[in-house]
Amino acid sequence: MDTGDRLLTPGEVAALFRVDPKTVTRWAAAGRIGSIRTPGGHRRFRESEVKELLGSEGLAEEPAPPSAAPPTQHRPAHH
Amino acid sequence: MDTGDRLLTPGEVAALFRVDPKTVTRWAAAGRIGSIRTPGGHRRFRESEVKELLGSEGLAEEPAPPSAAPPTQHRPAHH
DNA sequence: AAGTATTTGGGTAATTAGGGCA
DNA sequence: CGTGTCCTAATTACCCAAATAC
Repeated sequence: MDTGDRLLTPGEVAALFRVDPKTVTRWAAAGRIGSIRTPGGHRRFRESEVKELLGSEGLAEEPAPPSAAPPTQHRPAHH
Repeated sequence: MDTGDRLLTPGEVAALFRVDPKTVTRWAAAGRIGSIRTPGGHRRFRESEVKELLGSEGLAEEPAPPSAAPPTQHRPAHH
């Protein structure tokens, strides 16, 4: 599998999280996300790590109680 | 395909539903709506999912529900 | 070498999270 | 039971100028 070892710029990561690039920089400064510095001082982030953090999509904070109506149930699709 | 993976902030979702951001947060906490958290702890919501909920997902809220099948399926009365 | 776009740094307002109460 | 409002603390967004990346 392609874990995605590409390096992403702060702008790329910011767009993925819907936050400001400055916020991504703060995450790196706070150690919440690994960062690589270019010789010039700019930060680069590993796509694999970013995807790990974003990997919380298919989840809900709490298991949504189906309330007796599971998703894969016969829907009242009356054509 | 682009399902619209844009992320919305709690305030955006709240404005769409005409509720307080706090209420949106509770929906996420209750698992009634999917949410992803930023490393900082803030929540982001998928625009596609929000639109699904807003667009009624192709279903219409029963305007005149027969008394035989109440649409408002509340939690299983575990009273 | 020159150009544009992005990132960096600091500082201040706005938003959000969490708990409790009405 | 769900929603709105109160509070404090934390996180995030936007302002600037200079430096870096391509």
